[in-house]
Amino acid sequence: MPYLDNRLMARPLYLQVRDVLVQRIVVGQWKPGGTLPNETLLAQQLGISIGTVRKALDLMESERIVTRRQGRGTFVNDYASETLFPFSTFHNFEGQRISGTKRAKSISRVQADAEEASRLGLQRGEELIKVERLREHQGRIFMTETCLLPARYFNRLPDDLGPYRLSALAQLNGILVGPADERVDVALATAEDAKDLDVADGTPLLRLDRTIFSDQGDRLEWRVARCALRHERYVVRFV
Amino acid sequence: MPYLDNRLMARPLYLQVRDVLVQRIVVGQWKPGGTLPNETLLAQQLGISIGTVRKALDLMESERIVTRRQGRGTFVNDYASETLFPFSTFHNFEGQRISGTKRAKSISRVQADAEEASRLGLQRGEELIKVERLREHQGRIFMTETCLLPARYFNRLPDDLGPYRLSALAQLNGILVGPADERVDVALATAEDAKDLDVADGTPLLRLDRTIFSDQGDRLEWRVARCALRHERYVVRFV
DNA sequence: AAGTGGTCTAGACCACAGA
DNA sequence: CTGTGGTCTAGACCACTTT
Repeated sequence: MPYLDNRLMARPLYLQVRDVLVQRIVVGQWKPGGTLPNETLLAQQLGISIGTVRKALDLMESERIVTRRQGRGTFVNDYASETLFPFSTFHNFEGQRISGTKRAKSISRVQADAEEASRLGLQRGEELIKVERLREHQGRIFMTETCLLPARYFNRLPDDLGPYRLSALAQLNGILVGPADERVDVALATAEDAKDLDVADGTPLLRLDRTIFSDQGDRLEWRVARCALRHERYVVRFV
Repeated sequence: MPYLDNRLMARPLYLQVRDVLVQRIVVGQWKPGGTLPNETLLAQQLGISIGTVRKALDLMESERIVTRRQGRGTFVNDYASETLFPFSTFHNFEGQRISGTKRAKSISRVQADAEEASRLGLQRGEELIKVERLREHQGRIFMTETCLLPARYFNRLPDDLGPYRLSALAQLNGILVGPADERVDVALATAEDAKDLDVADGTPLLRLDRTIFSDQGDRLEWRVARCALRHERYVVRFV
């Protein structure tokens, strides 16, 4: 039995099963958008009960790794497609979530300074990918953002990094995106912000300072965004 | 069988069980902080399998209605105690959630104007309880808030409404708090804000415009807060 | 009709907490 | 030692989707 440890005191079986299945997705055995084998087959292959497989799959669905549909099957979520909005908080006035279209202003590689290293949990001087970009909605730019990603995690890059989504980029590199936290406060527009966002210099903007973690707890991205909300709303939903 | 409908095509049994158990909590058969009967007993009393009871209780735990502890029992969450922070987004710089201490500035009863009625889904002129209060942390006031509650839902009021928490107030009135949403943007300090928060007139503040719903979808509270963050951070956590 | 995930059952055994 | 929730099993049957 190469995978599972059924001894007493071991980590619960369904968690081990979850890890095995996630690993198979990460290495590409089951691809984004594709289907997993059905529950009965998985249970037979793993030599365990179907109820335990279900518990692992339920967990994976709650982690937004797969989607299960009665009568159809269990599908690997595809974060490159536009249907999933993992960390989007922007809504239009009708209450629908929006992502906006992203456009790169600059893409470069830099060495982490003290603050950047600290925020990303790296050594000073480590290589970072720096993406500055603008986000627009209904034809107007409402947000500027500066994204920093540790280069070590992202060896495979898409042709155009500008509009890319972190969750898709992670999926491309066999990384599972975990939680994120975002600090929200007010900042005054710099001259550059003012130009990009078409507001007066010194206008108070909503500043979003976000860190995204992997499922292992590694910090994958530090992003600072500044927003001049026009047709958009920043909405937090508590459940 | 007064409670459960076991026919084909019926609503799933575990959801019916959830509703029955929630109802018993709401009417006070099991009180906040108290324990529910154990799983085996519940299953016997309801004439169903223990697995179905577990599924209902798992759901209720994810809804933050009960807390389950291995070896001890299943407990009704007590929202009047200070251990639960249902909708708190404020953190100190060490990353711990804080609630701050609340102090009432004024408590009154008003008739809903057009906007208030619209935001709370009521008829214009309906009676509202209006609470204006201040929140402080580390000895400094960092937030002013104006809360509006439809009087119809809150017949029972505690002695001192000022520092009360909505979730506790709802529990007192047999209402189950559901989701909430909060719009975040920037507003400039009015003269009154400036005085309360000890900032200059016109200082840009973080404005939090929150609506809290019941589990039935009724709107229980509309609150608008203005924050001058000093030792506090507004943090949104995505999971 | 065949195949999928969803519900429900009945029971065994384990880990944890408290008397 | 007893009682609690947590895990795991084996199987039946249901509802939904596609062939």
